[in-house]
Amino acid sequence: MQLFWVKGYHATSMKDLEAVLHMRPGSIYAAFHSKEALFRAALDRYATRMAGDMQALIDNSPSPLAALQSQLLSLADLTPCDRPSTACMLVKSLLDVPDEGDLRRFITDHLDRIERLIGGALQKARDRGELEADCDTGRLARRVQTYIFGLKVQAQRERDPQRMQDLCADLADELGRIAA
Amino acid sequence: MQLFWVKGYHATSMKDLEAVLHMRPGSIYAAFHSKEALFRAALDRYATRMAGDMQALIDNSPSPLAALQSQLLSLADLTPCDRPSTACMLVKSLLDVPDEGDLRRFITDHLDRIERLIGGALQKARDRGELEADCDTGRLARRVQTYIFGLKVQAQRERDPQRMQDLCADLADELGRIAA
DNA sequence: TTTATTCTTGAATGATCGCTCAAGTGGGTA
DNA sequence: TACCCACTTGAGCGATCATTCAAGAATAAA
Repeated sequence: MQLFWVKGYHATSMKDLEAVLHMRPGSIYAAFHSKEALFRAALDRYATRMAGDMQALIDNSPSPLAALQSQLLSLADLTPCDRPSTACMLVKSLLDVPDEGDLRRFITDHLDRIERLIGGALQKARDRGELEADCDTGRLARRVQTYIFGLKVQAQRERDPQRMQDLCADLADELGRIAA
Repeated sequence: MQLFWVKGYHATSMKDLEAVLHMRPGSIYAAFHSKEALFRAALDRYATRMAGDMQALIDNSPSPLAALQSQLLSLADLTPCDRPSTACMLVKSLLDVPDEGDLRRFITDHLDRIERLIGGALQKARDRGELEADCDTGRLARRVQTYIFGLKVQAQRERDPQRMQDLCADLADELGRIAA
């Protein structure tokens, strides 16, 4: 997963995978059907973990809106040290994969799931009175996800931690301003 | 350029390039030094055009801020018909290229240039009184560029034109709200 | 027309790609 | 010990990768 995450699908060779998996080609093809299927499994693991983490953050926070805000703020310290890549594997793969095909649908399905997850949190926030009653939570969810996409791309190039923190703070504040 | 734009660096083969360029390998390697150099030339053309278009939009608009807003709104109709890809070639390449190396620096330099371009427009807007006098235009520029990044990723997966328009409108409005 | 020069050609290069499969290995059962 | 079965091995498959270069075509100068 980490190898695909860092190098991307096309740039990762079976030889690379053999090295990190400590497996010979035969075993890999016995366990997984093909390189693409292995990639799919890696993507699935990534997306499931990511969605799980986000869900946990929302569930454990007293305020769903504050959870989303801290999610945005957490993108500030995507240092290349603790994570294999600062970029989102789903976004990276979305841009790397042909416009049509199973793999593309697989990726967009996962992104849709995360969008609904954000939307659920926003609904909860609306129910708690943190958002106005007539707020279109689905539409707002797409906006929040757009912020996350943008921030993760920025994280890939921004070298100044302070600037990154400021940027995340700006977007988190922005989300708070919608609530007020 | 269009081929690299659509398929990405790794997924584009010399054979593909030979076909669209109507050139045989020898001629390609005589004109350009290598596949990477050709890719770099394509990226350069893309970035220069993109920056030129944006600059023209800013210069031809009475209000620099309105120009940036219409830039955001224009991302709504990134239909796959008129453009080879809805994604930004620079962002796509940023995620596709290894973390270190000349190519990476080449890409980030272009992104920095566009960031400064946005920053320049915001300064002009501030001078015209469209923004508060104490507004940090550099910081705001990074925010606007983050919006653009996010929107271009969304454009890659969103199939519903209305949703895409709503999303762009939300972010354009948001930029207007900062001005007020 | 002859000569010099530049550009084009495409077969061929070695490397690497994703992938296969016959042979080998090791643990469990009788 | 003898047999079985699940799993692993790695040499090797054809295809394709980026790249090269000697030979030919085209163009310009003499």
